[in-house]
Amino acid sequence: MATDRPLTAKGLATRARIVAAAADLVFHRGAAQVALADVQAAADVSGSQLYHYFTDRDDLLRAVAVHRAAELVANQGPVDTLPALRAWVEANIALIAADNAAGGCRLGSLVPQLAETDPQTRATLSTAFHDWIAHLAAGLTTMTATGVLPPTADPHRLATLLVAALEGGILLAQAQRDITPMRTALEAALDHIASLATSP
Amino acid sequence: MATDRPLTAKGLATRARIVAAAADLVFHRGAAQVALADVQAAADVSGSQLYHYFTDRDDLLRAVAVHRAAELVANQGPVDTLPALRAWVEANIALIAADNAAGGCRLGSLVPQLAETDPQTRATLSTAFHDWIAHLAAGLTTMTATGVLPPTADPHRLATLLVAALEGGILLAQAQRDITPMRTALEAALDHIASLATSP
DNA sequence: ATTTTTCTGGGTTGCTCACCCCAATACGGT
DNA sequence: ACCGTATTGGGGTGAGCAACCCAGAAAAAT
Repeated sequence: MATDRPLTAKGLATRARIVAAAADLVFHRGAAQVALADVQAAADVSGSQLYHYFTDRDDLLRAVAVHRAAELVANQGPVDTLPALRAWVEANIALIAADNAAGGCRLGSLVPQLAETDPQTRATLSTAFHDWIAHLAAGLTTMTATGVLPPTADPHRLATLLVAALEGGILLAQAQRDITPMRTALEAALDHIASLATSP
Repeated sequence: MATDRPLTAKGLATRARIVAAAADLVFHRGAAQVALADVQAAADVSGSQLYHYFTDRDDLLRAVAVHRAAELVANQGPVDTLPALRAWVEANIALIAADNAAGGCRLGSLVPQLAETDPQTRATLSTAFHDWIAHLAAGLTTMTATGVLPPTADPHRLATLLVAALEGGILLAQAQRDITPMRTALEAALDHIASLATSP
């Protein structure tokens, strides 16, 4: 019976260790290839501990999605100038290139793997993407206010293009084990935004 | 022992029925949730028949990837004018919208599910995407030749943007069960291409 | 210091699954 | 019609897995 009470600091640390271990395994192998015994070994916990903190396998995978969404939020910086936007692109490319796109996107690759199985996980992912697009749109809105982009530019439209190009680019890179399609797609998206920019 | 000899027409039909059934189940449930017994039931074959045609589970999933890639090729029409490109976008949106994005992209969603498990399946998917981008790039190249797009336009860059926006858009739509992000991403990509067009 | 609560340890269970065996039937070629 | 090959049928096996049990140790509360 998974615990519903507030956890002590120690319990929180153990739980977090389990989620981090699971997230790492899911990233490297794909969710279907990760047995709970693998997570136990990686986190150095017993089966009882695992079930102390999580109701079942799906509960753990939900926690992985939450973990990845929280990671994304933690790594968000302001993206309210074109140089900041380019830096955002480069940081994402560098992150994926470090593994030669193996494992794909830590957040995005969870969608095809878990969305059809667990509505709660899908909801978590849905919210994460919604918020991510909103965050980028806020930055682009700032750029319309500062005159970098014209008032006719649609920040939400552009932010959606950026996130879609990013996720689609990562998926192509994962298939091809080559960062180039990700870079190409994002550069083309930046081309579009730059073409709308009002100052050189 | 799966058969390596040429199959009779009847054998080919049975094998195709199995692959189609598997592809359908993988699309609706995700690969990890599809047991071989499910495929057997859906294709109305026994376990022996399944192993007569396929070495093992991975062999069958490879065949699913090949099937999906072939489907994509069969559905390709020329995309060498802006109206044809818009029609391509609308057809893809309609296809995904028909299921409210459940199951995601029939081809693209296989990448996060299978690419880390089976190098052969990943190679199949890699080739499929490479060829798809090449096909779109060929159409865009025609547009530079006909003067629709300027000679400075890079067809491969634009084609990569289109496929990435499509796949990323579908992934967002799958998470959110809403076709809007897919449409938004693709429309923004079309905006960019239209902004390069030399004729009104 | 004692009691209560939380966390951890070390297994077991039985179900599901992928895979495989043996045999029968159907089909194609001569 | 007969023979060889291809296809199909009807199971069985055991490994791996998720889930769970019982009990003890550690930590927190009184």
